Amino acid sequence: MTSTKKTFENLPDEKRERVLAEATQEFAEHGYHQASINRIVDRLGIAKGSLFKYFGNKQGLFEYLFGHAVAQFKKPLKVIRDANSDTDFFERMEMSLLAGVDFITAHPLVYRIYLKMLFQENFPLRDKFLSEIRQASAKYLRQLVNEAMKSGQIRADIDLEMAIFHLNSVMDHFLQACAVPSLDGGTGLFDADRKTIENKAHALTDFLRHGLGTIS
Amino acid sequence: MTSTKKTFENLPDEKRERVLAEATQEFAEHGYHQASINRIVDRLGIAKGSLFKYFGNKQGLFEYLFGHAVAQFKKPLKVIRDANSDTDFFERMEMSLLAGVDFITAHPLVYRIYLKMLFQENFPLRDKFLSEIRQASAKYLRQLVNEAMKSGQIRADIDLEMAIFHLNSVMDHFLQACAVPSLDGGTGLFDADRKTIENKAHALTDFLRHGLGTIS
Amino acid sequence: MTSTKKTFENLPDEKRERVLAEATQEFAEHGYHQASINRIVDRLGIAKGSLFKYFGNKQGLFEYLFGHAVAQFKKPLKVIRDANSDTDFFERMEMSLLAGVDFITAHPLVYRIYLKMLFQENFPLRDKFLSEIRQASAKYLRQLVNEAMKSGQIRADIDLEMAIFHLNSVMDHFLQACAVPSLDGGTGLFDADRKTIENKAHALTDFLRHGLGTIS
Amino acid sequence: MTSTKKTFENLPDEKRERVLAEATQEFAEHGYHQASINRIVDRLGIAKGSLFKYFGNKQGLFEYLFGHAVAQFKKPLKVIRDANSDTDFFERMEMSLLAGVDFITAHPLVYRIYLKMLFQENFPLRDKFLSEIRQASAKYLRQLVNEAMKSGQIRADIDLEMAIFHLNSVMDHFLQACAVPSLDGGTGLFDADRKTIENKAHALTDFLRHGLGTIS
DNA sequence: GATGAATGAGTATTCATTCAT
DNA sequence: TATGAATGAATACTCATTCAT
Repeated sequence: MTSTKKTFENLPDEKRERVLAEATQEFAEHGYHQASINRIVDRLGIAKGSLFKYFGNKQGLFEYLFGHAVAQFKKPLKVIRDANSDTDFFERMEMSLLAGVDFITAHPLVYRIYLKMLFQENFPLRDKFLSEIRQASAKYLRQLVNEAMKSGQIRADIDLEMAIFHLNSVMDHFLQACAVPSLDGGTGLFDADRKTIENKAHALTDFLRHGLGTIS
Repeated sequence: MTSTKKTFENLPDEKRERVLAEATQEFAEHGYHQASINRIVDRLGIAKGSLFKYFGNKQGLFEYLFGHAVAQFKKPLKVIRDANSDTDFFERMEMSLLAGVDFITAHPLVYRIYLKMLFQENFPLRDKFLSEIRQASAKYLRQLVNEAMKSGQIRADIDLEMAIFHLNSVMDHFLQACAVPSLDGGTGLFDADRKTIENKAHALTDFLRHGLGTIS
Repeated sequence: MTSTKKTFENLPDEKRERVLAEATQEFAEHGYHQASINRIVDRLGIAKGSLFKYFGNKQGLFEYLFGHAVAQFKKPLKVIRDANSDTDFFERMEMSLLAGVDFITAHPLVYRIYLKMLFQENFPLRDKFLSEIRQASAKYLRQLVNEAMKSGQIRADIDLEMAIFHLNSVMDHFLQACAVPSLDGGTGLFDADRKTIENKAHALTDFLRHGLGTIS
Repeated sequence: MTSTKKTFENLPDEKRERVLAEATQEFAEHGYHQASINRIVDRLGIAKGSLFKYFGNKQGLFEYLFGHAVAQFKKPLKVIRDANSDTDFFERMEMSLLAGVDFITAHPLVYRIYLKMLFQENFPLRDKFLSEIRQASAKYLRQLVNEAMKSGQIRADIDLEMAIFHLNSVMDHFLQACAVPSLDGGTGLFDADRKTIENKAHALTDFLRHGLGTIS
């Protein structure tokens, strides 16, 4: 009774990583349904049967692969959240933006998969993964905003939920503009170098500070 | 002259609409590539050849269908934009949000297709349609913000591009939250009644007024 | 009881000719089975039903069209054959070659159809048409060779059937080399101007004279 | 590595040959475009997917099949060409004719495919294969004629290119007459037994000897 | 544990032909 | 007489999955 993934995890590191890399590439390019197991094994040069031994089926492969990516995504959030809480809230927002940029720069393919998943309702495990990600993001933002309100860095008359909704919107769009050519809407974020992106992130944070902050 | 769309446009209204409705449904549910011409004609109870007579091919069908929807989407924007320009800017933003809500309420399937198209790079005609939509939106928002700045309704120190980026982000997320269950992130917008949505739109507009407006 | 082609023959000349021209083009380009009635009517801008009214079905159209062409092909043969019989045999061969060249220059599409038909066993009416053509050719050549032998222009020791076979082979190849690029085998006959072709025809005839003739 | 032909070549001999035989039959009967993969797999009793696994696509199947045949065709040419060069030229022509007859007797279906390809311009790989075949033939004939001229077996006043064109014409027609019923034009070569064909080949060679040879 | 041959329902698209208007 | 909408079987090709070796 060899449980599905056991065989895969016993593989030599190098092979294991090649398999995941190739599969991630395929899902990033084609989404779930258009991704082709045939193409994956052809490029890998391994037998089709092997992949099915490792992961049971297409969905098993995707779940393994994307689950790992989500786990990796959550780590940096925690770091910033746990940083000294009297750091300036808007600086932390800026750090968050850049942490997001770092993630999608390091894992552009994973981010592409995530974006496809957003509105592709029949992506398998979509609900599970999306709610996991959103929960992490919301929990993170809520804590930040909370602390900032307590320490008087955000105007008291601001509605908490609205602020979170707002920040979420802005962060999402910022990252999408960095990653998807047709979505940067003239902001010039796509394909920009790190320095340019840092400047934009700073400008955006400043803008938020004016809108939400207590400084006049 | 058996040229593609002519045949379709000669059809009795009722049939023409059934065809479009069924096809829109299919694309909304499955996106472009997973949409199945077979399923469409089966549900319609017409011959496969007929559909190809009407639209030439799958892409022709999609183009016809989505092109019409985009045209319909642009109309209300123009109306609001051309409204008396000394109407309060934030009121107009609120109207815009609600116009958007009206559109996605009237054409939820089209909006689902649009959302899928956003990150599905190989959606055919994606670039054409997206740029058309974005152009219409940006032109619209830019004019509104411009007028609001001139008439002193928006703080003079606000960066124009940032403001547009911002408003765009917020409007998009608001509409998405209205339309996609897993994206409303606790705002309770999905499946809410019109009244609730109006309240939320009002609250959001108020929030924007505090951030961007000149009133203190 | 409107017999098939009656309707067609009542059409105005111009239209009738356009129909035949367009159909000939299609058959020449694609052979019989790959020829598409759809494409023909689309290019003509007439209703599909009309074509079927005129000719009953695809085969009827082809039969009508190619039958006419064959009739036209036979005419010049007769002229040369009936020319004064004491004309030099080899000169008459040369005239025949050039008459053939004239025909395929005037009706290149018909010749292309004929060539396709040669080895496409399931070309409809193939046997009927081919035997008609071959019979005309053979009858023609046999008479020429016969007269030439009687008048002592061809060596007496030549076998009649062999000579006919021979001349047929050579004439066929010559015309094919004029009409089909990849078959001219370096002779440069394809796309050559009339003058060049006349020279080649003359050279070939001379060659035949040496092989078959009585002059030393 | 699931790369196309590998799978096929690993098949048991018997099956491999059945597949090729059935496919060759189909192409011989219907040409390329009218040949049906469906029919082939139905007759073979194998899954459609299998055939595509073996050859990638229809063209791949055809290329494999016809490419092999062309290779086999070239072999006997070489043997005769390399035979002792002071063998009588006209005897070698006779041997060539019979070698050709042997080939089309052994591979009648391949020869039928070849004939169809001749005038079917959109036969895939037509140019590649035809030029390969023509090159082999021309090279072969040129060498033979050359040697025959040097050793004085052919009259010196004969034009080399004309002679080759001539011999090519005659050989082609001879083989066609052996293989295609409607093309034997009363020579009775089609379906004749080997003995009859040998006699005809001998007669034809004799005829050529009279036309081209130096003996009186 | 790995292989890779086999499967067959699935895909979009084309076609000649019919027939009510 | 002309039209052109409807048909449905045909086409080449892809796919995730199974299983004997």
